[in-house]
Amino acid sequence: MASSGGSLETSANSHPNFSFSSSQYMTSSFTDLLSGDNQEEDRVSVSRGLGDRIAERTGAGVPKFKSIPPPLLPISPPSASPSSYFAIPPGLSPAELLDSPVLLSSSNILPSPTTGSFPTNSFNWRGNSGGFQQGVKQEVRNYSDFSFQPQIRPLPSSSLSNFQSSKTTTSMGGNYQGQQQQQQNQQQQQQPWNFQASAKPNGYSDRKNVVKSEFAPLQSFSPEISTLQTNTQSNGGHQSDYNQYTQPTQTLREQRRSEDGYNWRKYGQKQVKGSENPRSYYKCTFPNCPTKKKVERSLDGQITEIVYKGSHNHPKPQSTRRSSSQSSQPIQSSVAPTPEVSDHFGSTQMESATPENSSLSVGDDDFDRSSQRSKSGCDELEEEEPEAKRWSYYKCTSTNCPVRKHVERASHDLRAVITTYEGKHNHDVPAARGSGSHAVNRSVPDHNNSNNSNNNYNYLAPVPLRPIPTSNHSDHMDNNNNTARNGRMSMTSEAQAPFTLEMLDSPGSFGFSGFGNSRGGGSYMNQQQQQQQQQQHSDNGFSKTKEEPREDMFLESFLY
DNA sequence: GCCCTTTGACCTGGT
DNA sequence: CACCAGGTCAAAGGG
Repeated sequence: MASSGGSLETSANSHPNFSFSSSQYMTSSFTDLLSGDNQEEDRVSVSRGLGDRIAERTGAGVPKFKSIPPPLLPISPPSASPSSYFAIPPGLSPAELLDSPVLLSSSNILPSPTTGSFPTNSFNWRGNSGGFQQGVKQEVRNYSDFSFQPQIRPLPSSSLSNFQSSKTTTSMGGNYQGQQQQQQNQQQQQQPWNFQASAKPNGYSDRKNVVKSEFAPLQSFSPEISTLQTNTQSNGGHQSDYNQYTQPTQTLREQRRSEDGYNWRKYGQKQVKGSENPRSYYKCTFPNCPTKKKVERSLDGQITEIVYKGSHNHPKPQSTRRSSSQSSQPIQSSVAPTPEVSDHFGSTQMESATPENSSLSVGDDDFDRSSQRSKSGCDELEEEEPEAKRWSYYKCTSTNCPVRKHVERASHDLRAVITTYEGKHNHDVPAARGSGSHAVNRSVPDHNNSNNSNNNYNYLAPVPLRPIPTSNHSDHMDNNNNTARNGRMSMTSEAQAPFTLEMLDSPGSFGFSGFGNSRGGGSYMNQQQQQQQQQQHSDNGFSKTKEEPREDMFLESFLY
């Protein structure tokens, strides 16, 4: 039975009795979140609460993860009952959660992958996100001002600057290995397994984890084109495949649509010079809709790049699937269901970048919105999805490990994050970077490690979600106090003591790898805090964390 | 018959 | 103007 769980990043303050020192455990990196961001794909009906979704996921023991972008996250400020979003199943103790892959560890401070929340996982959550972000050209453009960008990618080559440059190709495999190496060096404890990249180094290098920037500098908002770079997954698995996997009865037509909710007709295919991958041209089948997209696929059929041109002038077509019981399930998966997916560094990124109009498919469209945003800018963006949530998906990079996690973040409070795990790790937890010594000593900012996500497992983020615009962060900053209360909603099970996500953080990790060091060369958590947390942790197993200081520091780290 | 993919030919823009 | 490459058209074929 696969275990799944969801964690809601909440304010530790809310439940002093039961809060963990997240920082101690938090290890997810920005990169992870940022890059991870978005893939579209799954959508759950808006009306459904997160709790419902979680229940579904956890229910029956059958993993229902479908890497589709989750529906809007109705995370609301404290007013909303946290329990509705997250509840620990009876009989499941927090301690169990800690051992469970399900545990989420998002740290309070983590920015969501999609929005640029701050992942604190220091471990090896795979940052395909980096690739992903790069992949999402539009995203980048729209959020060029995103202050976290530098950390987005562990790999130097993948930095935004590269992203902006036209046709920048990054060998993620190589970089990744390098990154891993660093991580290993830093890891003081267990480090049993490596990234798949090592397993299939060549494959990666050959693949296009490339960022072909067709656009001008990030600052420019191209109204017409939104590009979504995609990394190829091993599975051959494309969303369609995944859909089939999850929904055998789905018709071909539905599958086609499933990619981004719109209907496309292929009108041409060309072999593009300079690339061995054929490029397919699609038009939106909706009458008079000018939207087109180019899809580049690798030889094995995996999508390597998607470029959208134009915007839909119509709502997303209604999908029968969505209306059905399956509607709550992800339509597309950024991550192939099979373990193989993890083998490829770049995850399959979802294609999607169409305006989101359908009330039914909320989740799917971080990209869609982003494309719209590209036209109108961030301001409209905010208006478009006031309640929007951002998702990013991650997949454990361990070969054959089916575990996936996705992070859902409330738009109103970037720190309010729900991390949901799907499946159970079939391997040991990789050694955490610097584990055992709590990130205290990293004097140099390690962006490369930023990919690591919570709980020490390495995850691949197939779908980069859009990073949070700086403006959001600003707001976030402004509302820092509020977020502490609101954003970090403590998740309370009706029957159980409330606890914060921080509790879920895996022990081996330490906080904020990557950006934590941005200032003063120290880890995000100061030593004192770490010690305190450590102490607390050792005493209780669950420690109460002083979050506010950390948050402040954390935020500051971005400001400077 | 509808809708889609395939695929070679054609068109267009840049050099 | 020729060449090249990307993009598009449209007939043919399949489910």
